[in-house]
Amino acid sequence: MANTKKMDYVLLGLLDHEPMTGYELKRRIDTTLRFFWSGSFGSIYPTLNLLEKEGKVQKKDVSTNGREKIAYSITEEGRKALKEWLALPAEKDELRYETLLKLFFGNENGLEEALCHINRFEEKIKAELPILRLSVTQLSHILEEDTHKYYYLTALFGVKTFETYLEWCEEARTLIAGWQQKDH
Amino acid sequence: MANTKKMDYVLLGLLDHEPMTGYELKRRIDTTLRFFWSGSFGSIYPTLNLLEKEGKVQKKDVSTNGREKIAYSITEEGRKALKEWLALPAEKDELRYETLLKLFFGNENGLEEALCHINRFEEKIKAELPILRLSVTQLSHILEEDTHKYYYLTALFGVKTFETYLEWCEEARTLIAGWQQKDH
DNA sequence: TGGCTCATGTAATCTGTTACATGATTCT
DNA sequence: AGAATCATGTAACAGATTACATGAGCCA
Repeated sequence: MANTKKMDYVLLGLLDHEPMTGYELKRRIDTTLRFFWSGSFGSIYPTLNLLEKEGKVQKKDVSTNGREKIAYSITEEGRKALKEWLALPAEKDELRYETLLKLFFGNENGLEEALCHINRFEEKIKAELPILRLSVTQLSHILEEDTHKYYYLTALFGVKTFETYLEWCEEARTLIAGWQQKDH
Repeated sequence: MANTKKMDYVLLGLLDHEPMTGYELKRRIDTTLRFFWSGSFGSIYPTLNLLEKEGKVQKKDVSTNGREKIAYSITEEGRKALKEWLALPAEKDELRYETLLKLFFGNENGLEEALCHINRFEEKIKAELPILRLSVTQLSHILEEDTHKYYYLTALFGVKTFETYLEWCEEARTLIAGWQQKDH
């Protein structure tokens, strides 16, 4: 994608909270940002090295025994860059739902198959929702801490949209059942 | 993105409904699939030529006067490929919301700015919702036509999630207002 | 001892966007 | 006459994933 790169800011944003290794950053992305962002090692590590060259993060070797480990922390310059980007309006919010694509063209294979796609989608959402709900609950108790307010708002977004997805699954199933009955 | 290419199937799916030119396909993507998919000319035209080489679509020159115009129609082979792909489970449903990213890291710049991001997001959604609502209403009257059932299900998804986005905007604003008062 | 997790990184490859190039028609 | 839209396409480039390469520590 020849789109403006956002990995820089994802990493700076996470490091703004606390210093971390690339491996920990990856895990953070896969857990906390999971429902609205993603990223692979193949883009995390090179970006970290780039940010270091630009003076936006600082490396620190924290290897334990023989195990290589590099902790990164944000610099003043990095914080400045992050602040500037945050102040800019979001360029693009993007949904790329393959499930919807398959459903949209579903006529080719019929209602039964559409139902399968909906059920699979529902299962995925149902698997993720408890984790999201838990973080909303946990965060709601510690909102005095300023950063938690922002985490809470995003987690709330996740819970609400995921709950709507499930409602839609129900509704879609009911509609399909009705249509199937009519076809005798 | 080194992700499995889906443009092939997007085009095949659209052409399965009726023959179209590349230009019309682009417009169709930008209107009907708008809220869950996107694509540029730079990927549409090359993909069409590739699909033709693979025998999945057929070209037909339908130039009017001096204006070049190439209509594409799906072939049996193309339909077969589409069917097969449709039967496969969706690999990846992806949300990439820059707004949420900026909100998540929002502590760096404060509540006032978070509010701006939420308001801008709300405006975008409010601008799109009427079109989505209209297509749900229109489709609901012509559900006898089989293809419309599938369009209806996806449009319904769009309306429901977009409405939830707006609810979240309201809620987020209320929460922020409360927090701002406390900070007096 | 074998497998999983921790840990860092590179290279090949893919997909997609942006910007450019070109030209006709239609609307005002 | 000029602007917007219709219409097709290419080339440069960007951003990301996947698979590979390497190796240590920990647990059963």
